[in-house]
Amino acid sequence: MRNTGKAEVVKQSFIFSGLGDDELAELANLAIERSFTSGEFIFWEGDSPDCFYIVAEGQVKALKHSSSGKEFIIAFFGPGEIFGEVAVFENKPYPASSQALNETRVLGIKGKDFLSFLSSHPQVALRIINILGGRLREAQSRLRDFAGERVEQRLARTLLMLSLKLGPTLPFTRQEIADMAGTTTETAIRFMSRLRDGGIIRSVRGKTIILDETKLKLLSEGPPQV
Amino acid sequence: MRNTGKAEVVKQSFIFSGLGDDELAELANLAIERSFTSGEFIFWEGDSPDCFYIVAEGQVKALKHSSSGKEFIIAFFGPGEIFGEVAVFENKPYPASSQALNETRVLGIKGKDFLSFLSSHPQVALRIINILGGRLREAQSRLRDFAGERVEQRLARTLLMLSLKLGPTLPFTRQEIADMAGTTTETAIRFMSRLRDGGIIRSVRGKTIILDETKLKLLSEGPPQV
DNA sequence: TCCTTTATATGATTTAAATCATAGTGCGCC
DNA sequence: GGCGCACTATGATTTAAATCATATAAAGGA
Repeated sequence: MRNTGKAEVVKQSFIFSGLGDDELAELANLAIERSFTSGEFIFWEGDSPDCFYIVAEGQVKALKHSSSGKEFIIAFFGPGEIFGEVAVFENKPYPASSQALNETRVLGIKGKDFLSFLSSHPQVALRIINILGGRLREAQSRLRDFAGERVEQRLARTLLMLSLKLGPTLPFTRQEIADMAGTTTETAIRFMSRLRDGGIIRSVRGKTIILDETKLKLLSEGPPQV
Repeated sequence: MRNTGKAEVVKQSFIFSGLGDDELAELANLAIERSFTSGEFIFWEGDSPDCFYIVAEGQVKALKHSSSGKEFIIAFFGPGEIFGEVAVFENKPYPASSQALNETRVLGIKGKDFLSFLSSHPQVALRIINILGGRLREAQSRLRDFAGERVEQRLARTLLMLSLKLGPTLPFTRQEIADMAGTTTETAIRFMSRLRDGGIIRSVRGKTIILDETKLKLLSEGPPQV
């Protein structure tokens, strides 16, 4: 991949859209390309941060392990999205691990390089503030759900959130959905079987299609029967 | 409060420390002072954002309500800390309510004013990125805990987190601690009674003193008996 | 001062969800 | 093609924590 290719990737990402060609070229020069195969880890929670990353191709999941070893999925990132940036800005260990879900190419930009780039490009800093703000907002909503709502509602919200971000066809197993909603695989299967019976979703092995977003929303908001 | 007083407050806050006197004065000019009595709400979740705020004096809690009406406490803010900023940057409704815990003075700065100030002061933008990053990191850690750890561990972690931020004497009732850990008052009382019996904490009405941080850390990390 | 309110305490009961157990099913792989 | 593995499915049992129910004690207000 020549730098022109890198510049293309950078250009397509939200944080850098709107920059001029010379600035894109500057960023492309800073960027290092890395490739990962399905299942490979890009970094582990606790690693000291070297770079933050932009997804060029493929998908990445961010996850944390609880003390009992259970996996909790924080987010998925696709092309144009950045991850690992918090560690770089604070210069503290990565707060979560990141794993490639399929053949994935990413661009890494060194923290130091980027911080100096940032201080001369306030509009990029504002973009980052926007991204972080959005993620914080989402994390806090999920926190509230985890603290106060029951599993059914958390699952419904997880499905809704995913369909909002990815469209109605969700390429996840029940296991993964359970890990996102903070429940067990069995419970996720049981609940989603009921959703299937109610005509709210359809599913094939490893995939879930949301048929009735409205009903799902109802479920996510109130208890099933009041 | 004259603008010089406002400038003092602004100067003491992390995001603006390091600015020159002229910039501080500029900010002080933008700031509007508001006062609240104990229990008053500064804004409600869902309100459209007008300002973000800096605490000048007193304490503020940020909270969300679950669909069943249960209160969940997201954070406490003291002098020099900012809140409500995410709503302003994204120009979306406030994601949480904020309530004064005692006699409280805050400075409000209008979003528009501040965004233009920001774009000419990249170092302030970097500070905000730092603050948001820290909050995001914390929120994600809590998420993992809520999803995977049991109540005892969540409570232990909540106490640890508070003591890290506020010192060993925590001015909260069991009710408030329960609302932060996402459990019920009774469960918090039961668990904390055991902590008292184990010599880990001491408590008087409305206050909890942490005596043995090390034991608390052990509890927060592993199951009580393995 | 008494009376109300708020905080702490603890027992009994219920319930949601985890855990344990087992089995069928579609898929890739040797 | 058959073997094994990951995914889905469901039943039975256990358990953590919520809920319901009282009780005592300390603070605060009239």
